[in-house]
Amino acid sequence: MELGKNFEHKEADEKWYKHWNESGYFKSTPDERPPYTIVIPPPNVTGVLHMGHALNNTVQDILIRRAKMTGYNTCWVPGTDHASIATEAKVVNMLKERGIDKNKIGRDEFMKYAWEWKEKYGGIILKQLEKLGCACDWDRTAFTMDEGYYNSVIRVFVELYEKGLIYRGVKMINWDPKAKTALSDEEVNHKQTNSKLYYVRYKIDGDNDEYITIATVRPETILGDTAVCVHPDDERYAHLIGKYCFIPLINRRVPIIFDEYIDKEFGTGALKVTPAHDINDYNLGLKHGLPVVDTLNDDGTMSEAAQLYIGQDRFAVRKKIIEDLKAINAVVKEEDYVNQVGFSERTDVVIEPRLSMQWWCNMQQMAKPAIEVVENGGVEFHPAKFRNTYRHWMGNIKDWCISRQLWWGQRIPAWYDAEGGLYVARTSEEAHKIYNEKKPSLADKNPVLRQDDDVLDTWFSSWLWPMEVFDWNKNPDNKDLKYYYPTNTLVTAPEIIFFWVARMIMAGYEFMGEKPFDKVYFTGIVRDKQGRKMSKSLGNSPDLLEMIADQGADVVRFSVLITSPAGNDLLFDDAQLEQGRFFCNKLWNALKLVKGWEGRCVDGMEDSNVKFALDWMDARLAQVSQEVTEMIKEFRLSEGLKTIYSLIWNDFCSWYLEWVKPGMEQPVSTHVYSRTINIFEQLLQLLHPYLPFITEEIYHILAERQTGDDLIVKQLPVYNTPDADTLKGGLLLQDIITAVRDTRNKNQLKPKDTIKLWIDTPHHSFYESVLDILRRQVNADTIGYTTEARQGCISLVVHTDKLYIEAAAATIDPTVQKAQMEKDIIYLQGFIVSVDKKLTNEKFVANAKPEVIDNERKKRADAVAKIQTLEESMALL
RNA sequence: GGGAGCAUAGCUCAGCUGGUUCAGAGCAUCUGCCUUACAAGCAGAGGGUCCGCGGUUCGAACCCGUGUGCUCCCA
Repeated sequence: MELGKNFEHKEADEKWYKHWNESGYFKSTPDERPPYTIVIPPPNVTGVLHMGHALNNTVQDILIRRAKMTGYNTCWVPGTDHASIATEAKVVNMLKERGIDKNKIGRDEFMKYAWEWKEKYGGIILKQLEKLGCACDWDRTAFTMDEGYYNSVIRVFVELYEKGLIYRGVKMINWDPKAKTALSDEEVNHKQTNSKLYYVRYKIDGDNDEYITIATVRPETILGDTAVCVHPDDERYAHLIGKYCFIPLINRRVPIIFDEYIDKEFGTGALKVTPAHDINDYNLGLKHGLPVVDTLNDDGTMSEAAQLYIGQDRFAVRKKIIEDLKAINAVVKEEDYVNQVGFSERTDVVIEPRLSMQWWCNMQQMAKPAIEVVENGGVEFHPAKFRNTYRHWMGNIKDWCISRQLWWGQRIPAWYDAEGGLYVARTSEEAHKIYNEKKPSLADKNPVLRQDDDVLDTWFSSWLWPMEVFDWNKNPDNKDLKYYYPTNTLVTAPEIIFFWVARMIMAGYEFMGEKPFDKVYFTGIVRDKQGRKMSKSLGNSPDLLEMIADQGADVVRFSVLITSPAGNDLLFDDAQLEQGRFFCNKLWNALKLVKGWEGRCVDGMEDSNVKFALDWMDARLAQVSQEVTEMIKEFRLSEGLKTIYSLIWNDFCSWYLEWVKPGMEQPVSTHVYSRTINIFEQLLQLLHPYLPFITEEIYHILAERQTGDDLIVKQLPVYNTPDADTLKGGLLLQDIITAVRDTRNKNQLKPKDTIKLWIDTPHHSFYESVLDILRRQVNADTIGYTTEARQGCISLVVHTDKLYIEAAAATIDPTVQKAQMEKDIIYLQGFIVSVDKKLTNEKFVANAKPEVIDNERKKRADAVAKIQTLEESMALL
């Protein structure tokens, strides 16, 4: 077969993905093997694949493929999330472009458009995961708004309501005036913002012209003030007990109240109290029985209750009211002020704290087993540092605001009668039934029950993901759920530890009585090379699909992983693509070399001259394979890749292949050839989870394969403990080769100049086994042994063996050699001093472990021997 | 304000239970090579106050304290 100059990723990517998929390798059904299960963190239906997904899904794919090759029945469940608020915003926009107003078409019509939108765009991101090579079981693709899933969410709501954990109530919530919905605390981002602090004076109700001055960054809320509060110990205001003051512009008469909550040092020590628009003010209001004046409409404009600026936006009013206050001389001063302002996670508008009737979920009970299981390691967090974050949040968990004033999502299963009665049930019929039982006298009158207009927070559905993708609600005893749940590993971003991870654990215990997964691996955040988080708004994220099309999925996977130490952020730079591309090229060239031997094989050919190379490579494979197993177990995937990379590039290509390589046009023994193919296959197996496409391609080029003999399902061999002497011999051989080459370089010997090499050593049998390899590697025409110094040669010492290079072309400079040897001796003498310090120290000998002491003695003996050898060589110069 | 983390080669980072796998990798740099699969390569080399200070220890990049600088999370 004629091999191309390069690996052609375009054809290979497509060919192998199709082959794996059609061969059913991605599918999973319960069997006698142990399961290895991952549920995908469902991407948003509005989403496009970005670098974060590339990292996250590559990690999952590596874990799945590795498990596939080590005896597990692997199941990776893909799917998408309906993303209530984000999707609704997209659909509203789409309608707006078509000139359609959401509120005019009504709920049912809107939902039709939303589903249409979801059908059109919802699958795109999953298709993109295929491009990356993800080995997902596509038959199990789930969606959080599917009928069955919808029902499970409704059931969970009703059950929690019946348990008293869900309730309806008026509280201060985070209001997003753009999306016109409440948000949970987790959906609010606090950002440092440059604001102005305005000092405004309120006239005291009394005969004289006295004022009290407050400080505020939100002067528009003055219209909602219902008190001014000062500290009871504040002497400046002590005389105001029992007095009232007037809110400027509207002249509302409000009391001056006293409370220890006030910080005397802040501003003027006098606080305006706006119970409708600040959580602390609200609590103060409750305590002191203050009225609540809600001055905002749901779109962020001023309401009727504000009396002024009605219908104008809060930020426009902030400017205007200051002008108007200045006009009446009520503004004392203004200063620059840096404060934290809440922004909506989704729409990025400034959040308004607002009193609102919402549905709440009490989390405290549910948190208990979830805290416990992470504490005792029943659910492992990797990296473990996230346990602290988790513990802290869970320990202070607040009630969760679960209702959203949106249409796209699971509609809250609560119905109201004309009298304001509330009925929570799975269906309208059931709600009517409850009504009839409660109000039998009214049952005959065909009462109209109106369903709650709001939907549930998206996370109120996705917290059921690990169980509901296996059809928990409808069929709780099904064999899939029993087999795959709890799942093995969740791979996700640290930023959703509260949104999702914590809540999944709680839901798992609440509804299944069992944790949802054994391990959580938090990946890092993908940043650009300046360290900025990659985001759409910054425009610093490369186009991933274009990159895959351009470079191939393997190269992209390589580059996001190679730079991604376990759980740390990674700085992504296009330049890293090069390393991956070069590596694929290296693999391809190794393939070309080995395949080139196929036609030159000779049976029964003498090959004892390279036996050492074969044994050594086997030992290295066994050694590195065990290292990689440990690394993957500990989620050190990046290190695993580096280790395999180095095994292939250095050990296999740079050493092994050079050691067994036949001369030009020379034959190769069939045995060496087949062992080499076998070694190559094992390397491909190790690498496959990282670079699935090129490895599968090369595996099939290396040899004819029967149907079903594919790398993706080929089980990794179990390795014996590698032979320590062989490994040590390999290192010695490499050191000798490197030392000779270095000496050649330093003596201006050209690569083509041949040498004669003389070795003074007691280790003849080792040298015999590597003689031919050594000869070719240092371009020696002969190698001989000697027991004395060779005159006119360049001498060098490797470990404790003396080597002499005889070269016609060399310009030998004994002083250079002597200087080098002297340097080595001085270093070694210093080394011995440091070792002696330890060995003559009684406390060291008494306290250190015996193997440490033995090791020190050995270090010393080696150094002494080496000095002796060096001195002998030097004496002869 | 509360919490977590980071600081090691020019750059990005490994370094696990304190002790030759302890000062490492990749990239970058320098030298020599169009050598038979690979110049997208090969063969070599140089490069470090392990952030500062103090402590524990026979022994510290590693443990403790402290200072400085940076990052993130929560309120």
